[in-house]
Amino acid sequence: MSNQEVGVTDLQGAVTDCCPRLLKEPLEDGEAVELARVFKALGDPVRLRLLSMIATCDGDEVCVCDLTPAFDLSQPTISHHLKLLREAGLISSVRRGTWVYYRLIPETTDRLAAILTRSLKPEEAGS
Amino acid sequence: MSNQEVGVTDLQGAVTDCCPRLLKEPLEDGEAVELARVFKALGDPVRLRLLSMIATCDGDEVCVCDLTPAFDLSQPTISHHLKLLREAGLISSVRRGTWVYYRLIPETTDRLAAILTRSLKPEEAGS
DNA sequence: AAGCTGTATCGAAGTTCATCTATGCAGCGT
DNA sequence: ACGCTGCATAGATGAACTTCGATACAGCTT
Repeated sequence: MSNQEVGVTDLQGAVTDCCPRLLKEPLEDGEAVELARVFKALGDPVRLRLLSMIATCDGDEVCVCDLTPAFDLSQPTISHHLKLLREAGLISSVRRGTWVYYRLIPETTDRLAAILTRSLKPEEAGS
Repeated sequence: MSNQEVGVTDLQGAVTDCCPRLLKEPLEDGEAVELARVFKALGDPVRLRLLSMIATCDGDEVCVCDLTPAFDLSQPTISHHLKLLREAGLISSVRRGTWVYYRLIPETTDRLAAILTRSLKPEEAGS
């Protein structure tokens, strides 16, 4: 439960650290900056739909050429959003011949889910 | 510029809907817009730290007067960030006398966690 | 080699955002 | 009633973001 492709960024630090915080102990400044970058990547409707399409496609790869026509946006714009998702560590890309395929990095969404999950901590029940 | 008064917000629609999507089926446009607003609220280091402080305090309420001094920002700026978190449905506020207290709305973070959780789909066993 | 197609990068334009100071409002104490 | 303190709102400013068209790059195909 430790190693994974870190790909383009380092910001998975805050996400992959031993234990999720946020709802358990006060986030430190550095952690907050890293985490915010991931959430910011999710903070756009286009990117959310892209991520959703990538996560839910048949097989676990999608060709950019299948993503782009689903939006009313230019190809460079889609490319830009994919780049942000990639830099956030949410997806990875592979070029195969002419086409580029994107796939979800489930470890990252798993970490986010964990961070947002409040484990009913005993201390809380106490006092 | 004019529709700021959403009350505490309606965007829980996408979050509270019957079943989380995102990683399970392609997000529709409207859902993506609502969800993005919540993630966007989390996409700032100051707001993440605020949320974390609110979520992890003793008791489950924090006075604004305890939050503000923790940052190197003006009081109006903190107030603004708290407002965004509130409009995203992540926290709620109560005025008691002179002071205003904020508390986490755990249902919202729960929904986000669920949305980011992939139910191990059968196809996955194969790969 | 030359041309074609798919994708990424560049630079510009308009919009949104984070932050500040100044100000308003609410409740408390004298 | 008056002033003080805590918090919110208003307006301004500079930075960041989204989007575009133009262009560069990569890999086929002929």
